[in-house]
Amino acid sequence: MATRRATTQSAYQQIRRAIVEGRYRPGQRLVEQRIGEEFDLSRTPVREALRQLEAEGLVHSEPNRGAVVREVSLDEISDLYDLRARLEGYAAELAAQRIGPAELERLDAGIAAFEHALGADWDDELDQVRAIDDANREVHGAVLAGARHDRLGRLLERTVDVPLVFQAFRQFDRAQTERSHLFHQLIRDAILAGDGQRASALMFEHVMLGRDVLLAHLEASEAQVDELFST
Amino acid sequence: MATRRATTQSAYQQIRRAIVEGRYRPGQRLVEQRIGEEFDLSRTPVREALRQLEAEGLVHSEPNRGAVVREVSLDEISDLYDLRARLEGYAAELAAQRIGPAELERLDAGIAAFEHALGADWDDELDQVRAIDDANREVHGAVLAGARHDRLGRLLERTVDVPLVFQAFRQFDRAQTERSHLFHQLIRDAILAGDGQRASALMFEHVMLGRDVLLAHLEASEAQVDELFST
DNA sequence: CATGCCCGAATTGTATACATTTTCGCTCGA
DNA sequence: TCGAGCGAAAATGTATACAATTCGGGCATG
Repeated sequence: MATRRATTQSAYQQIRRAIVEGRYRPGQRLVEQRIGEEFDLSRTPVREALRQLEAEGLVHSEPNRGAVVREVSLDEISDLYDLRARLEGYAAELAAQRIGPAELERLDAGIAAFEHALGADWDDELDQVRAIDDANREVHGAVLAGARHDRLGRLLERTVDVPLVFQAFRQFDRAQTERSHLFHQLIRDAILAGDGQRASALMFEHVMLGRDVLLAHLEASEAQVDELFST
Repeated sequence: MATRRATTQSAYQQIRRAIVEGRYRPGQRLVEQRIGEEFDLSRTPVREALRQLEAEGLVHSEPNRGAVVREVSLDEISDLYDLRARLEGYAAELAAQRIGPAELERLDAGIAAFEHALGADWDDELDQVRAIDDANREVHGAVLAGARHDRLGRLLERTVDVPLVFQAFRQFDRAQTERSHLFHQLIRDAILAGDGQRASALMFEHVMLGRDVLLAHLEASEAQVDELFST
């Protein structure tokens, strides 16, 4: 990732994390000046970071009225996961044909990290969720890299990758997380075997299972979306 | 589309058009100051426009080294069309289930405009290409709107929609353009009939046919990509 | 003559000042 | 009491000034 000069990049990462982890809630206004003071920056880099986040769809902004954290409805979540399932399925299919040793190694490392995060004894549960989320990102990132399709990779990393994944892991119980781990391994094996069909189908299913869990939680609690963030 | 205040938006549109139509060639540096003078703006809106274009993938930029028009290899073009075919196929599938009367009307209007652009007698061939490109955009945009999937729409409109489509129409002969027109109508009928399967397959094929024509031209002339732009 | 270093011009990154627009409370009048 | 209109405060949009970085050319040196 093109690390711009430190300030813009730091603004970007901090704002992003705050949104993804739910500290900035959906609908909340993001005032440039205020955020700048919070991170001790001028408005310029904050502004640029907000524009980046807008391009990624995490933030919505209107002409002279500034940026707000984007709100997502249940239907949109459902649609979004459908889309992710297709795109990542396609990525897995390509990876089965194109992956190289470096990306395979990264994939295995991600899987190992996931297992480690799952097993270790954590003081702070939020830290565990972060570790699992990071490892998960690494696994999916490795598949994307293996697909060797620049544009697809950027779409998935920077546009479809919403806060939802992180929030989803909060909702996952242990069994569900272990099931994710299993799917990661199956996907790895299919890719290693060069079987694009199976890799694609497994990835599709893997994402859709995540969708089901998340939606079930949301519907069961009759929650508005931002209910998710109130934990 | 969120029209920001005039200057940024105008910088964005002018730079974009210059890239899409090939006046700014792949690999060319885009110096903020110079462009600002060209359009009589300060660097600020130019800078913002460039960042937007970077997010869309039309421009590539590195940390302290500025922006250049992105270069695209033959393989990437092929991959890109594959991706577009899948995404637009999916959009057509959704549209068959979700489209409403307003979008259908827009679709028909786009098809009519395409036919008109194809038939009229043009002084300037470039104007005809522009008219055809606009009508084509309208048709595909209507399908996207009918899919009622915000994120998908934005991906296709703002991220995968590269200069290639415009360049492709330059390469099309009359028969190929008429074939596109035919497919537009078939897709419309399938959507109207609510047949997602067929709509999806037709759209997939439609995009892939465009890919084939473009790639055939490129390979036949043993061209580098920017050969396209030298006309 | 080749090579490496240093300096300066060009360009990007960041901060700040100014202009324009929006927001929101308040007064005034029906 | 309620609503329209006004105006000040706040926030965004744009311009400009300043800092840091990159890149290339010239000069010294081996």
